[in-house]
Amino acid sequence: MGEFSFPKSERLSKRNSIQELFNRGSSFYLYPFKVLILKNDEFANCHQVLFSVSKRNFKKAVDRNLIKRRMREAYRLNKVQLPESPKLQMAYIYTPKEILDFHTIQEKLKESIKRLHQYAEKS
RNA sequence: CGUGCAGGUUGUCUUAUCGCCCUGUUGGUAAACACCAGGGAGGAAAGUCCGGGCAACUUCAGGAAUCGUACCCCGAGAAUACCGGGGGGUCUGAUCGUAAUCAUCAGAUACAGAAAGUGCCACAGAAAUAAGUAGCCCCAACGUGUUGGGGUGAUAGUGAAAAGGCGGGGUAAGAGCCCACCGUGCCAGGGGUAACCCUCGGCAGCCAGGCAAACCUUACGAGUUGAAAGAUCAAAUAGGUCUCGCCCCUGUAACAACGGAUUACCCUGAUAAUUGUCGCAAGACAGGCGGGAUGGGUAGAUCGAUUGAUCCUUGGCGAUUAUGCCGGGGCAAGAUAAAUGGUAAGAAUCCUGACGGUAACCGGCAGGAUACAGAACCCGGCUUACAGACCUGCACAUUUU
Repeated sequence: MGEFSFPKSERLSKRNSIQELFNRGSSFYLYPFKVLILKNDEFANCHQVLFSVSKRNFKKAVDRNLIKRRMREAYRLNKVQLPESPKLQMAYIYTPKEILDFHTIQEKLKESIKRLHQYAEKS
């Protein structure tokens, strides 16, 4: 498996784990994202992530899809820099009301990964 | 040739690189995974405004209420929806021409009933669903131009609308009061599949505007919900239910009756004892132990779910047209916290700018733009959004003939 791949197992899709992440996860805000984090359970062998764009800010499905695709692509290309352990569950929530281009999204996501390192060291 | 409006068709392409979803082959016990091959958004996928399929619930039939639909024929269709073709009525405009219709062409049409009933209709006007304001005419009285009574819808005035129009007869003046013509309604005859149309046919003296997208009447139709529908899924544990066996070590419940105690009495409750429900026992009920069967919900997964109410493509034959019939080939997204993409470079088309040559125009350069919009069970229709290109029609302007 290539290091840039992004199979379904690395995505957060279980209803219960999403609920748990939103209820118990710690969070920080780094423009343009709000990030929720929670340690994955011990048996997990990879990080899991989900991306969210509010329907309130973007009424058209085309725009929401575009932003989610750019975020997913930026995560896919930079997830190598994530800490090895512990495995995390993350939610990236896109907050601004305008559509940002891919390169700014990528730079900001790299910054957020540094914050994730701090979180991993503390715990 | 330019600009604008309306309708229709179309809905940019290539390469590199890193990825995603589905299907298939191979490897792998199998899963995970790996390699290879193939496929992967729209004309509106949108709005969810109609109509279905499908599913669950309900379900004997009828009525009422509520909601919806409303000229005719044909085609298509599952359909009384919707769409298309043709036709009829009504209205509007243009053309020829006229006293005026008619005729031809174009456009619009939510086009059942206003003669079943109720209601509403500004302003003006005496009066608006019903009439005497002015005027005209007749009679009576006297003060001889006034008053009173009566007739009159022909004249004037008002209005969108004032008792069908016009001419003649008639009359005190008038009036379909009578007559001819025209109009209207009904009947008859004829034409047309029908809506409807025609008649130098008969009858009626005319029943009095508009609004039904006001109530209403007539005819026809409609159960409710919505794929978050709905169906299925192994093993184990606890508990429940059913059933079989054992234990009698434990208790006699429940119901009814009677007696006693307490209390002034009743109701109610408590305690103790006795008898009965079959009676000799067993059985019955409760409890305990063991075996068997059944087994709800949540989460998750699978199906529903992608081959259709002939969908796509292609050939032939038919119909004035809408479109039909026969044959060949094909299967072409199937996600589910939701794939179908991100990035970079280039091409194409269009716009803007200055520059070079120039009769129109051409050439390279720089910058910008490439819309609306993302399947969510499926299908038919409607509505709305839309850069640029192409086609058709209309309007305006310029040039040439």
